[in-house]
Amino acid sequence: MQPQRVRTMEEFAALSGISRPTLSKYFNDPTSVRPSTRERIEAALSRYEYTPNIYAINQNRQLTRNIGIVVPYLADPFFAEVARMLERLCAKSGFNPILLSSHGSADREVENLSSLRSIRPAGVLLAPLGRRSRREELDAFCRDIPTVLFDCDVEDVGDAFFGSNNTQSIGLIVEYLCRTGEPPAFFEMAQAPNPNAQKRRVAYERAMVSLGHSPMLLSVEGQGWDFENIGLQEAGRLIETRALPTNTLLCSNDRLAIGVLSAAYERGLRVGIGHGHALRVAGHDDHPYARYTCPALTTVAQNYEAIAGTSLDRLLAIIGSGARPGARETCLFEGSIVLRKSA
Amino acid sequence: MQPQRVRTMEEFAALSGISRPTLSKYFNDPTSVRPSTRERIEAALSRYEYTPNIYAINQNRQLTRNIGIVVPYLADPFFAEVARMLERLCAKSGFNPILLSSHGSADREVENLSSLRSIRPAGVLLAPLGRRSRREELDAFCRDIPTVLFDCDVEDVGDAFFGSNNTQSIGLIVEYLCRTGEPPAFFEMAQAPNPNAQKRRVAYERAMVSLGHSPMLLSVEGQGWDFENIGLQEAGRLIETRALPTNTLLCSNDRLAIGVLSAAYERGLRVGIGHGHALRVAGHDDHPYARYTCPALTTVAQNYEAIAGTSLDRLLAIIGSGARPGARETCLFEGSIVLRKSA
DNA sequence: GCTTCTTGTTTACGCGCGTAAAGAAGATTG
DNA sequence: CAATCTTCTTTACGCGCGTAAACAAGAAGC
Repeated sequence: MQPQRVRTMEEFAALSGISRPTLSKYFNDPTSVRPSTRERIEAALSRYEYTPNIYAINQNRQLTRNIGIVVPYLADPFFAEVARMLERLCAKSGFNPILLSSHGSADREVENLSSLRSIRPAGVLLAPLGRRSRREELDAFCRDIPTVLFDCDVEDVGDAFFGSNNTQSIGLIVEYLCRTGEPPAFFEMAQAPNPNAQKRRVAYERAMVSLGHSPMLLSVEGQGWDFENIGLQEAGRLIETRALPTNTLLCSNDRLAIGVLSAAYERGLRVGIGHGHALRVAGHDDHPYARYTCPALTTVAQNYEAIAGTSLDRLLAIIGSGARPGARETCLFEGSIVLRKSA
Repeated sequence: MQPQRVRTMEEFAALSGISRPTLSKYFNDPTSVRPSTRERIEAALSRYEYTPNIYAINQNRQLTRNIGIVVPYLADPFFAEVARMLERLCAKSGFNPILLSSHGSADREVENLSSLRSIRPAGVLLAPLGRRSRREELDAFCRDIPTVLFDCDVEDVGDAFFGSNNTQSIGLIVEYLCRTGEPPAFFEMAQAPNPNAQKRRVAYERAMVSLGHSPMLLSVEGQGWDFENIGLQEAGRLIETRALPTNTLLCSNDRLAIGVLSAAYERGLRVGIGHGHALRVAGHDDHPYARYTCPALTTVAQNYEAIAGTSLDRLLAIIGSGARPGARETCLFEGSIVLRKSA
């Protein structure tokens, strides 16, 4: 037997014998009423099925409990995982997460923010596209609505930024690769659409120089977010033209590495460490599939639990304080190396 | 210079010299006003920045323009792609897509529907978990709100269902495998959480029998959606104990196949066709990464453009008609074989 | 028992917009 | 040009809830 559905708070007040303003208080914050009345309300809620009309609530409330989550590319399993984590954390804090993907497009990113604006979110967690983002428009949005950036920074935009320390993480893997074999060449897209690509190149160059090697950049052509395919095509080309300057490749991210591994496999190049192996390949991000590549991919894991958790905590603090922070907070978390078979 | 922001329609009416009811008509449907007034409104819109308050709109409108999209697992690139396609199509039709993932949990699926209910969507596109779904609760939801199921059917739930013809698609690949080598064993999870697993097993058995072979089921243990890992562990076990009844494996889906390929690689088993290959592996779904496995995965592509497109079309038709259809429509689209290197 | 403080009730208004009805103004037809 | 139809304006009400103010009723302290 289903409980009877009640449509309005007025009606529920009559049925439960509690005044509507008290009910309103309860639904805003159950602890704001005396425990005895809270029990009465919850007893009534178990007899009748009632949920406040969300549109009426949000129309009148100065602040909604919506939190926007914008990621650059949801079809990328990395961002899918981060988004999932953020959704869960939001819900646990009593907020309503709204997940949007920019699908790699700056236009779409701006549209996402604009559609978020129309639902008046309490705050937004934004992983921007990066260099391709329309800085002006992001900034205009962040001035109006509390926004914490994560994964990729856009200078001076938003109230805070949390991401990975690419200098440290790339340094880590470069150091490992140099210590265990030939210094790595850096495989990347010349015009990468994804965040952090630039930073990783710089980090690579710096790490190589500091270890006394000269950087070897393999900046390949290719547009869009189809990284695996670009890795496959371009690495294939490099292998066939014998243009690889070394037997070790560090890829700007794991998705490129997946393509590179595929190209090597197709051409009979054994990837791995030690005897009988022609190539070492490493990546960055610890992509969910990195464990399943052939061979399993050596990479650097971002601490995205910390990034996601800290970003949300900071945003909730800003929302809770009711005021925008004076100073912009920035924190970079360290990556940790994940040694597998490919390098 | 940014256009001046206007908060209410009243205010915008005063500024633009158009009455509020006319503006209301315009925002509901720009073609419902005379072209000359439409021009005047749009001219004003370019001078002032105004978007109607979405909460006030939806509170009063009997029907919102929200369309819920619920997928079983968004971190699965297959569903991520389908969801992305649906989002785009929705937006193009002037609806507002709201994407939710059940994260593989039946509880979460019900929660998703419940939270959709609170935003009173015009309709919902639901890819259910399948056998694990709570049929009663899905049904109760579908009785209240126009809902089209896709990808996976739940008997008699919803107004329509569009999916793949597993019998046909599995038949296709079984026939191919039998024609070009040893008949395949079927690699699957004994307790698969994902949709269609059961149907594919039945389809496999039927196809094998009709070709005069006896089915060989490899139903492995494992819980949850971590398919690649289950494929990796269990296929590894089967290889090491020499328990494979044939040199050809058909996996229930590509994600399992990715794990199987990884297991084979780690044990030095050459996967592919022809001379010097010890194992053939095929999958199902044409997962976005199937192209990049080592070797590239032979699989069956679902026609999910058709599935997504038709599902939305049907839903919009139901919404447009204002009435629920008498009969439940069902259509299965055929898959097409994708020949690569693994089988 | 009283006073004081907390919590609940009653009453009332407003949020921004949908929408209905009646009449005025424009467009269209012959 | 008048007659008719279409579109717009004016006026008014309601949606379901947040919230404020004044007051009543419980709880707590002495």
